[in-house]
Amino acid sequence: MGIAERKTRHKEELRSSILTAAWDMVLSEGWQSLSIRKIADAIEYSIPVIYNHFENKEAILLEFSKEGYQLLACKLEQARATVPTPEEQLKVMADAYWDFSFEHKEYYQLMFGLGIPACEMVNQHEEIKKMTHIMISTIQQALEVSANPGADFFLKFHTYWSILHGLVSIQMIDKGRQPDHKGKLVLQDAMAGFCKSLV
Amino acid sequence: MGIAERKTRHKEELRSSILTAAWDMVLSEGWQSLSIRKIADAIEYSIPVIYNHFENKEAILLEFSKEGYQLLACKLEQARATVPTPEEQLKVMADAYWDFSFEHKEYYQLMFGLGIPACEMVNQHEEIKKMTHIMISTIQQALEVSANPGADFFLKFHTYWSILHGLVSIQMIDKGRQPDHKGKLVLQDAMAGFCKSLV
DNA sequence: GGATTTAAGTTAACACCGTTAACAAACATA
DNA sequence: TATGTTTGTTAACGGTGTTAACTTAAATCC
Repeated sequence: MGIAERKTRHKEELRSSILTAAWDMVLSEGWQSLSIRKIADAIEYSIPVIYNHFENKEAILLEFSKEGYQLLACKLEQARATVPTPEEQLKVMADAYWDFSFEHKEYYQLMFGLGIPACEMVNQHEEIKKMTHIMISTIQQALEVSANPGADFFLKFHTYWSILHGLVSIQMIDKGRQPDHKGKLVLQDAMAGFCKSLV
Repeated sequence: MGIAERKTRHKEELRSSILTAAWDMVLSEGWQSLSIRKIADAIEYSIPVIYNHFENKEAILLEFSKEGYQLLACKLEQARATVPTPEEQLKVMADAYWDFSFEHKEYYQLMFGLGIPACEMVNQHEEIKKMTHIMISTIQQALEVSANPGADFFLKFHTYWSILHGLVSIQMIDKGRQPDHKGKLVLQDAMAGFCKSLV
């Protein structure tokens, strides 16, 4: 009785073909021009089929948003694993955050672009909690090995993330698409300053 | 011969009524639901009239974006005028930036929301240059009175703005609409750290 | 194996959207 | 008063997200 299996497999294939078709369109034409109709056209099915897999267009965006947070969390963890001390980890994670933003600009826009619906429900993501947890725990470790075990590490995390996000965003707004070669130096400088303020 | 005057006056009234109608809609329903048709309905004219005053919808958004930068520049200058030293000025300007962002969230979303067309042409704005000039000149003065006259003040400005923008954005993404009461403390803490790094 | 129920997929429509060409009416000028 | 210009309208084009109603295909049951 492999019938049910075949059906669910087909359904999953259809779902993922929707996502890959949508992602291709985003990469080639940006978020603005992503449309249900074009997706339906690309996967060679009629429009309402898409609504069997996603409640609405926003749900598709939300799916990509989750993917983005997952990928970012992955990159951060990979970076952290390359160096032993929390302070060094904060630095390489900052580099990884920067690289992610410009290598996956489309994800970044969706995840952090104000006004795009996906950021409204960011607090319900499990994915974003996983990502922030990586930052938070590293900060916590950094504070524990320093002389400040009682410091509010959540506030420190907030600052850490904010500096990162601010540098990346302003770079994107200011310089457009291409990251300035000085940008990463500024980032590393700012990170060094932050780490100094931790101890 | 006040005929021409009456005409241009009427035209300006129409233009500003378009903008105020649009702004009312943005305040009550957000950027997403702003539409040319609703504006036309609100000002009780037919749709094409709007295209006599603005080339397209994007031009209207750009207009608001300019307004936003002008208002922000104004707030920054007002704040700067309240204290004498550049270091103090950087602090009160940071507070003003924070306050502006949450008091005029709609402006902020339009000005700095990634993916919204207005941020694409941000470099052509005269208004944004005026705003950044206020920050840059204050940083420059701060560096001149310190022992670092040769430091690259443009990079320092970049860091200053980035920290500000990052703290505000993460606050908006993280906490949603209402600014956390701890947020401003984090901001002031980060600003203190930045100022320390200047000297 | 044939009838019946269930799932999958399609057509066609609704209600919007930005934009523009073609036209009508009001008006200032000659 | 006739002419030309400005001002505003109607109506359409092509696009969007979404959904109700229908058809067709498949799986189950007797």
